[in-house]
Amino acid sequence: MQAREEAAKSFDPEAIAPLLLAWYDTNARRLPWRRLPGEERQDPYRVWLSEVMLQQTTVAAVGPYYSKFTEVWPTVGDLAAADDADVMAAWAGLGYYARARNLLACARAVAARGGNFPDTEAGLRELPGLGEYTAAAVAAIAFGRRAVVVDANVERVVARLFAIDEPLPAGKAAIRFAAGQVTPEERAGDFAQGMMDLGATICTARSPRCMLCPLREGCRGYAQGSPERLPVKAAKKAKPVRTGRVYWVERDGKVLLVRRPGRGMLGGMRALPDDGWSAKGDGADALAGDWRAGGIVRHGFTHFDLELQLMLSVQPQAVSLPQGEWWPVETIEAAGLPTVFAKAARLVVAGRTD
DNA sequence: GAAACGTGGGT
DNA sequence: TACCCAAGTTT
Repeated sequence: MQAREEAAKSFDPEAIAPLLLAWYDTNARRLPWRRLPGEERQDPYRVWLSEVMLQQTTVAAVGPYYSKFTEVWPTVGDLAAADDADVMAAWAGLGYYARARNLLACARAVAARGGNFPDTEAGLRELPGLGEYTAAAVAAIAFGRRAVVVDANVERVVARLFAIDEPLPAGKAAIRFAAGQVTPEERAGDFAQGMMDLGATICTARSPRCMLCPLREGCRGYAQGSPERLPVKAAKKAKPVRTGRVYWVERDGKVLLVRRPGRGMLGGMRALPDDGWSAKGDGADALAGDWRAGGIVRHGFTHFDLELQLMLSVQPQAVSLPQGEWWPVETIEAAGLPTVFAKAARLVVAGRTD
């Protein structure tokens, strides 16, 4: 496009990688899943695990989950042999639960081929849960392959560097092309991680710290002024508010938990029984029985906000109940409930001690 | 291409 | 408070 051609004239794309790598060598964040200085290469299992956890998720949120997973399942074979329920429970709270389902499917696929991950981008791309980004990232970081790694950080840095102002997501093609022009043949993994660190610490979304940026001199967005306006994004739709009921049925110190269907919202997770609320509509399938109100649980999902009426059983023996498991209330925090249900459980428990 | 799919933190 | 955002993938 026009902007790209103009940008190409303003500086040599091949000059970017050396500057970025030199910056990375002294400014890299120390993260648990990164190889330490001096180490040859990181374990592909750990690179893959961290990359899946980091999809749409902050570094701070991933930390404790990464520690737990690597402690309990040190190898991909260990993870492949785990019970589904244990893995889903360990993922609870991290969100986007399809990632956990795909994580297990991927671990088992890798175990079935001898425990070794494919060492090419194309081979990795075939595995469950590895899309364009993750396949490129693992190929580059774990196997030293030259791959064009484009995440939201790289998109932002490159959009500014080349002053690409075509709104996302349509503008992704131009950004990817430009990213390919600045990606080096050697050290593509370090380059990718350096670009992500730059995006996370210097070239941030709101208030970029351009005075600290190693790429400032060649940055067309900086030269134009207002680099923070890039990348341009399409307007977002308003979120609807949905309502429903969530049920707390307790007998002898144990509460009834169900297992949600394998696909869709919170798929495969333990949960409290509910009345069938979804992104599409309010709950309509009320559980028969005598109930009393236990308060309101509010929770925001990506594409809708939810208001749940907490229903407490008055005569639990008389309620017609769905199939499930009776879980000790004392250890409810260890059940691996998604946050919306964990909130409901905390509301019940807090109501007793206050 | 658009929609579905979680959550916690920053401003 | 309300909105934006984060190492995206799947359908």
